[in-house]
Amino acid sequence: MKDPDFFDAGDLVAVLTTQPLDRTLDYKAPEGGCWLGAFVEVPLGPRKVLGVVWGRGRGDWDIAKVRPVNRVLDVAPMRSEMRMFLEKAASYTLTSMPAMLRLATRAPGLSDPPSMRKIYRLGEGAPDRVTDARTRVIEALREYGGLGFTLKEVSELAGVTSSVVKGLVKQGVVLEEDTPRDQPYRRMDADFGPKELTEDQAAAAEKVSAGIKDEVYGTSLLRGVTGSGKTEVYLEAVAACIEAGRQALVLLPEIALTAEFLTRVEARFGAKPAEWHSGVTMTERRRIWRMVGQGGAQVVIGARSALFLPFQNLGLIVVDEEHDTSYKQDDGVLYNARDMAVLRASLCGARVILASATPSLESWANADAGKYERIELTSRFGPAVLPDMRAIDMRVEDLPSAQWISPTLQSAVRSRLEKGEQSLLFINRRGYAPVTICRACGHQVGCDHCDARMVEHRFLKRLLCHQCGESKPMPEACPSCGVEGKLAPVGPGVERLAEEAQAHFPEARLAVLSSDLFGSARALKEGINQIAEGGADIIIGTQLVAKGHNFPLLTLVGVIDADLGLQGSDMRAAERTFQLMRQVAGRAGRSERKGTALMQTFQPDHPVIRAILSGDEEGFWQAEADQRRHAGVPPYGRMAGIILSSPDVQQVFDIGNQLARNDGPLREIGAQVFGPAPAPIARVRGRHRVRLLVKAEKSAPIQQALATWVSQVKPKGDLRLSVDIDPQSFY
DNA sequence: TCCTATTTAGAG
DNA sequence: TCTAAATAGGAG
Repeated sequence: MKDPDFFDAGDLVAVLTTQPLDRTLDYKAPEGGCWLGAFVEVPLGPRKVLGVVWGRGRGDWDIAKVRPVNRVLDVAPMRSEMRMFLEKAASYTLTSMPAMLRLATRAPGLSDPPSMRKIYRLGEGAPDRVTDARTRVIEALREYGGLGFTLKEVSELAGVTSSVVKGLVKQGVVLEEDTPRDQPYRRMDADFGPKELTEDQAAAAEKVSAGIKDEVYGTSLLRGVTGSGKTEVYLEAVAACIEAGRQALVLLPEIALTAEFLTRVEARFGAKPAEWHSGVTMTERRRIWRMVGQGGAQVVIGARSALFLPFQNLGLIVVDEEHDTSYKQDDGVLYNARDMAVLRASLCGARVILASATPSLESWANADAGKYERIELTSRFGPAVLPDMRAIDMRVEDLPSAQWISPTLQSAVRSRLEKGEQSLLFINRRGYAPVTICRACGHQVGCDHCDARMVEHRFLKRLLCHQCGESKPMPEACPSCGVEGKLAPVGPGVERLAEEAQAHFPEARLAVLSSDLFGSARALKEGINQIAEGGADIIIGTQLVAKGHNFPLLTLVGVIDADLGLQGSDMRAAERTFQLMRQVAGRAGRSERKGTALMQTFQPDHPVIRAILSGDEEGFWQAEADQRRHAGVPPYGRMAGIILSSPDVQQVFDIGNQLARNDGPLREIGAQVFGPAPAPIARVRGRHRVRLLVKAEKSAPIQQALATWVSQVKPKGDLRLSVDIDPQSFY
């Protein structure tokens, strides 16, 4: 019987290309035929483009005009579950298929044949003349050369020039062989360096590993306070995956942290896993993509885009710090990696572990509803206990203006200094001061391309726009009124806080941890290690410190402004403050010494602050959930944001109003439209942005309605329209 | 009327 | 997305 997945030469096939068309195009299968899912190069107009054989040809095009597929590329075909994943993800996020395909093919050199290189190994026979150099080459190859070396490696090892090796090749003493440049990753051993687990951890590990062998989908929400050993637990699931011969993917929110994590994985499994994020080289990217597709990579550690790698037998996806907002962002496509992980796993019978000390309300609700299995890690690993948490009521503190470290916090820091322990002062604002104001005219210095304020960075002696990255030298005179010497900083940033701390404690060694102060991930890691080993007495840090570093000497955390983010109408503000404060507090006393966390707040009675201090997480989530259920917002209702952007203000508002008026398709499903309103930052990089919000019931078929609604307007000129399903923040 | 800049349609 | 063809605009 004929294989329905194979097309003979000349058969019509539908090809999905990476070009933004809304349909597949018909081509004739090439000489030798092709498979469903095959990666192909097809002619499109005057060009050659990348595509995937998506199915049988549609046959709706003049057969005489159908062109043949140029060639089938030498990479593993796309599996049907991957095609289904792309289709479902596309219809969920309202993204075009070509855009999804581009996400799935983001590796260089896919259309090139696998690149080869020459390797050298020992052959038969003896050289005609035996020289010293020749003997060294033969010895080197005999001793270490089992797998073969490159020319450079052999000659360096033997201490000879490459011509000596070439001479031996000519005589057949050394063999020259072609081998693919992209080599498989070193095998990982599930039993290499097992960790001693507590009873609690072992039980959790067993639960999260269930089903991996049997290819059964399931999602677990793994909750554990800082230091409870979440990582050890999910590495056991990775071990189970390796054992079962399946592939594992671990998603991390912060690229800067992967280096530390990689060493941990290597210690556990005896080999480094593949590493995928925007910082890896092109060569490495190509190797990972190909190896993941051929099963030559067992474990991948990566950023969200690793979800679109061509895994052949994916058994586990771990989403570490699943509440982290960086999982939802645009790679051009707006998707939430946490949700897409669940989708992908459900299609290929894999297990998902969502790990967090402070889960997102969405995940909490899913676990509450029984969709996710809930696993709690309560006991902390080792002798450390949760820090003692207290609020500092800023209404009664005596603090001069332009200072932010209260007397109470100062004396707490002083007592750590005396005992030789570390303190951390946390403030979630980069730079010196968030606002620069002119004392003569009141002008606030803003970015020329965005409606955001420029932030002074004193280390750099520049003003930076945190929105678009634009920077300019710190001006002498006010850009508005021209008066000199009247520009003044307003409000605190890490740099300014460091200045204040240094004034209070001139003898203390200070370290500032902010993402913009380290040139590279490596420099950052080095800096962190130094601090952890006692290289500083006081650490001043931004959000960066909340993410998983371990400072054994740290016993005091002072949160400068616990109110940041509590006010404002962003529905997730409370949730985010709660998560951030819990995580920062978790830094204190991770080893034997008991830690203290002090939070400066003007609202010590605010429910969120009280929930943090009392440690009543369950109570906090319940209250948050009730509030959102009542308001009909996610996760108990559905929302979508539409962002229109264009250099022309008038145009964005016109189209926005036009959409708001013609809301028929939305009303049909009982959805409401709000807006248009200027987006949170109304101008970015010279483009004006307006936003519409759509709110619907949980069960409403929102994607379909949105698609018909949005298709009523045709974006002309430079106007761009993007639909954001489940937006993270809205006003 | 011709040349160039800008918009728009089409790709198999 | 990229290209080529269509069209609008501007100068001579």
